[in-house]
This record gives sequence, structure tokens and C-alpha cells, in this order.
Amino acid sequence: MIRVFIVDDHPVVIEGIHSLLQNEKGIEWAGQAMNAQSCLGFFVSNTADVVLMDISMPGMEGVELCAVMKEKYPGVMVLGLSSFNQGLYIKKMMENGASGYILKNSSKEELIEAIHAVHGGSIFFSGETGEALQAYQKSSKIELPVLSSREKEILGLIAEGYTNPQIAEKIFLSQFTVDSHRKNLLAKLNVKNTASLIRLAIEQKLI
Amino acid sequence: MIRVFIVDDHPVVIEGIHSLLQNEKGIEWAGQAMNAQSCLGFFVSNTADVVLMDISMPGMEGVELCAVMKEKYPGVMVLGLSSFNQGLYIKKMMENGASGYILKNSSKEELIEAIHAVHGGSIFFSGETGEALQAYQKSSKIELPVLSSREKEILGLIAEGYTNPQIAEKIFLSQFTVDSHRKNLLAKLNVKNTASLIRLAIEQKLI
DNA sequence: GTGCTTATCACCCTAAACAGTGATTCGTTC
DNA sequence: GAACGAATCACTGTTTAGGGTGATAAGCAC
Repeated sequence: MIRVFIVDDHPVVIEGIHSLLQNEKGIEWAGQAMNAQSCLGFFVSNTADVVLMDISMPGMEGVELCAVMKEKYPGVMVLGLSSFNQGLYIKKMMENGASGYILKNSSKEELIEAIHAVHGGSIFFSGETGEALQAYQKSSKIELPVLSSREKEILGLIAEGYTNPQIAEKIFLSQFTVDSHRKNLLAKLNVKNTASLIRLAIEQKLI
Repeated sequence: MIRVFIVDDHPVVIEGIHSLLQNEKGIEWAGQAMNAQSCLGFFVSNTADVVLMDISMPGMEGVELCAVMKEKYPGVMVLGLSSFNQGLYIKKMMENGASGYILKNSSKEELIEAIHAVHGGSIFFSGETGEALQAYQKSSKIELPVLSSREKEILGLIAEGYTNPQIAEKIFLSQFTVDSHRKNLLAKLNVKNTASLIRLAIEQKLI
């Protein structure tokens, strides 16, 4: 019987996975937590075999929690869990001792396969995340360039759907200036257009 | 022994819960406060394991107090407490680090169960509040229109940074066609430009 | 068959985005 | 005080996006 614990700051995800694992033989629901503290609190007086851990919790809470858990309870296997496919986070999780990584929208079969694999001491990556990790390790050890506060401000407004003229009016600048900032954003983040910019910004939690 | 503290601006509620918890083994009365300042003052030189917190205090005092408490004393578990079953407040409380939520008219058994659950690091919702949260979270999501497979395909390519002419070449269509699909995406998802489109698509997990 | 949706293609026009270049001011750092 | 990055503004292009309109064909539902 594999005891599974989950840490995620989204109740819906907890519920969803709980219902997926319910009635699954060989798997037992150990408990749940919505933040790192709750998780650590649980393990003071309880234990589990596998911890499903959301790594995109506020700040680096997921990644740090993983490190703490593996230091205190090395026998507990950590399976990273996130909404999207992000190389940087996956890599950090693995460096901190995680045993695998799957997406929240994984199928029930994949989830259960991952839990069994990890419990048996294997490393498990769902197909997509494996590709992301490889892609990340190949290409980008690129530290995110530092964005100035003005650039972050404009990036946020772009993401909200404002055009350059609208942004210019909104924050009392020339549209030439907004245009410049926008081009600098594209250059700094090494993307070619708005679509890529917004996607990168969201994935890197810049907005 | 779980030390329970209560914050509520209604003396009657404090008294009522005090008497409910009196003589309950495993639970100790840590103290009480009638506003946020008093509560913070108490925790300067004292502590508790679980704080029952009225979130419908004047203004947003409850919600804000919750955030402050969890920042200063993350080990203290906050259990939201209110007369009404209001999704928005529940959601805000949870976002600010609360571990659960119950109604003031909950039974003694439910109250005690909630305190133990929260103290153990779990999340606890009384049945009704759970429904309210779900209802709220549903309503906060947009009724997503159905996208055709072609539209989803093109949406994905847009998100990867391809322009319309590039997409047209890639999937052997006229760029007029790609243009049409793109405009339909904007119309269906009710957004005005690429930035909003990509943001919505990611947030709604369309890509 | 009639109506509906999807998928395809076409054109016109305006607005916005993107590319390149260069400039001034201001504050900080060395 | 020289060097640097930030923030600002300016001009000129080309490309792309977005708004509007309309058409044809295939497939499905009633």
C-alpha cells in the first residue's frame, strides 16, 4: 500500500487528484496540505511514501520544500507536479532530490504509473516534461535578464491587452517611448513577437 | 493539546464557541480578540496553534489579518469563520493562507473536527462552504466557447511565436485562411489582440 | 431539403507591431 | 568626471495584425 500525500495551493487540484486516486488499489490517501508549513507539520507526526508536490507555489516554496523534505526524510519520494512544462523548475526540483515530474493534466493512468515508478525508486518523467527538461538543459542556462521597473510595468500592461498608444496615454509617456521599451523587452527576453513575449512572461512568472 | 485562539467582533460568538470548546479534551483556550490589532498584540508575547478568525469583520480586516498572521507566524493555522457562505471571501481567505473554513452555525462536532484537521496540516471545509467555493471558482471561469481542432492547432502555433504567413506555410494553407481562423479565435474568446489571446489561452490551459 | 458549423479562400483598409538608428537627460558607480 | 544604464523622445520604414465583408464547399442535424 503506497501512502500518497499532496501539497498544492489549489484546492481544486487536491480534490481532482484525490478523486482520481480514490478507490485505486495499492494507493492510500495519506493527507494533504496547501503550503510548505502544513506539509512539514504533517510529517512531524505522520509519514507517507510519495509526496505529490506542486512546484509552482508562490515564490520558490515548492522547490525549497522539496529540498527540506529530502534532507529530513530521504525515504519519502517526491514527485513534482505543475500546470505547465517549465524546464527551469524541473531542473531545480531534480537538483533538490525529486524523483520525477508530471503535469497536472496528466491522465489517471500516467499519474498512477508515476507514483508506482517513483515509489519503486525509479525516476519518472511524463513525456512532455522529459522533452522540456532536455530542451532546457540543452539551450537555456540563460539567467533571465534583469528587467527595469518601467519595463515590467509596460510588460504587465501589454499582457492586459493594452496597445502601445493606450499604454502611452495611461502612464503619460510618448508612444515612441513605449515602443522603445517594448522593443527592449523583446530584445532582452530574446523573443520575436507579442505572442512569444506573453507566453514567456507568464511561464517565467514575470507577470 | 491544541491551543485555540479566536478573533471575532461579536462577543456572543466568542462566548458561544468558548463554551462549545470548554471541557473538550485536547483543546485549550488560548485567548480571544475582538479586532485585528488585539490579535496581533496577543501574538507578540503569546502563541496558539489554531486561530478561529471571523472574516466578515468590518472592511477586509479578517482577510488582511489572515495574510499578516500567516506571514509573521506561518506555523499558526487559521480557520476562517463566518456567518455567511460566500465564495469570494472563502477564496480570498484561502489565497491568504487559511487552512480551512467553517460556518458559525456549525455543530460542535464539526468545529472540533475542523480544528484537529487544520492542526494536523490538512485543509478543512465544512460541506456547505466547500460547495460555495466550488460554485465561486466555477463562476470565475469563463464559459469557454468550443474551439475547433483547426483553431486549437493555430492557437498553439501562434503561442509558439509563428506569424500568420509562417503558419500558412507550415500547415499548407492560404494566409488568408490562417488570418480568418485567427480572427475567429479573437472573436470566440472575446479578446482584442494577441497579448490577451495568449494570456487567456495559458490561463485557461488551452495550450 | 434546410439550416448550421467548419474549413477554406479572397480583398480592402486601418492600426499596430516590429526594425533600425540616433539622441538627451538623469542618476549611479567606479 | 568618465562611463554606464535607465528612461525618455524622435523619425522612417516594412511587416503583421485586426476589422469588415463575402464567398464556396463539405459535413451534420433535424
